[in-house]
Amino acid sequence: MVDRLIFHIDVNSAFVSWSAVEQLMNGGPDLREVPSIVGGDPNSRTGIVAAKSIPAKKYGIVTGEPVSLALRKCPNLVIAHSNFDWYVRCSRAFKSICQEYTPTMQSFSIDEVFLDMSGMHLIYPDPIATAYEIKDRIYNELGFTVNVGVSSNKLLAKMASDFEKPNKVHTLFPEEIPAKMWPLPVGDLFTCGKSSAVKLKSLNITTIGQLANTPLEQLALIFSERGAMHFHNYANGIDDSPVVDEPEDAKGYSAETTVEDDLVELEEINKILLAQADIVSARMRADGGKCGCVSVTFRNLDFVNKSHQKKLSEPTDVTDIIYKTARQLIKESWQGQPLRLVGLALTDIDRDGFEQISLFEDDGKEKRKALDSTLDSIRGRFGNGAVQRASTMDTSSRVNRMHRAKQEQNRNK
DNA sequence: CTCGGCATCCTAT
DNA sequence: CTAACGATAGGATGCCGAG
Repeated sequence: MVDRLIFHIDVNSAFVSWSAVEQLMNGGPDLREVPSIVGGDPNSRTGIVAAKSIPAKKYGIVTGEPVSLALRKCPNLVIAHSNFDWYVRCSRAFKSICQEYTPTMQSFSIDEVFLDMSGMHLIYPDPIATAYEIKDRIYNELGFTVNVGVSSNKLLAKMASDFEKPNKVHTLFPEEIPAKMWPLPVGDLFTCGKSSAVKLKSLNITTIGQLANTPLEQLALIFSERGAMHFHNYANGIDDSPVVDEPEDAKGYSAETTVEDDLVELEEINKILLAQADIVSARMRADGGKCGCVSVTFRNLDFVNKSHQKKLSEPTDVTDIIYKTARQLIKESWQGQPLRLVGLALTDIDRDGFEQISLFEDDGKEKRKALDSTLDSIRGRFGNGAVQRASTMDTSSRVNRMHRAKQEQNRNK
């Protein structure tokens, strides 16, 4: 196979950058120049850091930590209010510019895309110059910066875009791997999270280079055969996965809710399950799906999760069947321990043929899916209350009302 | 023994 | 003095029981 040319483009501190642009338009200060974050659910004091400015990073503030902890690290921290509609518009505008350069673009999240630039050399003879052009156009037209990673596969391009920030183009071609990637800590390797890093430590492997040069048989001592192969390939920059330009059908739909007041009554849990069944089944129906399996998840006060699932005799998209199944599942598995979280998931998704046909008839389908993944990625960072589709507005506000009622109870204690 | 079902774990944004 | 911790999705893994 001929060498590919892949770009990975990543908006620097996306939510902070986008809020900064918004505030600058209103004559405000530039959030990017001061220690700042965009943080969690504005209605809750217990939010988490969803994005941080580069100055905030210097205080040791990390994405995903509680806002209260970030404030302790930096008392001057500016906490920006989030504007999700604005973020979606920024994301669309960003992707629209990227899409001009190739038909093969994969939206990887709200602020990341992969571009397959293979075979475009007649149009763009100088890939690096093109990368700079995209980056600068985004800045000039939209007012925020991106990093561009350039390589011959998605993994290396993604690793490259994570190098020095902001507003940079980096290459990481295979011959550059020893110099640019191997000195990095293993935890910097995409898909090597905390747990894998700890395992690798037991073999005295702390850098990507050490991982790359460890024999497979040795990795198989701590990983499955598959896992050993995966990490061996990644550390050596091997990745054949294609840039997929069509959003894929969802493989599952889920909702989970963390409550302020511990759940101790089955009736309270069931109320939440009903709201979740409503929301999640509506989303599935909107995609023309039916689920063959329902599962409930719950988390106790020690953060220990349990789940219980059931296959249905036939796939369904009926809220009531899903809710009744969820009730049964929680009844079978919950033994009365106080809970801080309850969730509902629908899996084994069956698509009806209609949706497939409509691929050719309904021009709006892909657009709707693209919007869905954008909305989902916002939910991903901010949680359920962050965005609401019109179709789920009723049930969502019901949950919110319950939530507020509980907070009220707390205050009155 | 193999396969599918199930619960749990891990990783990412 | 200590504390704090969201939502969603996808995939991997290991166990167990049925055939």
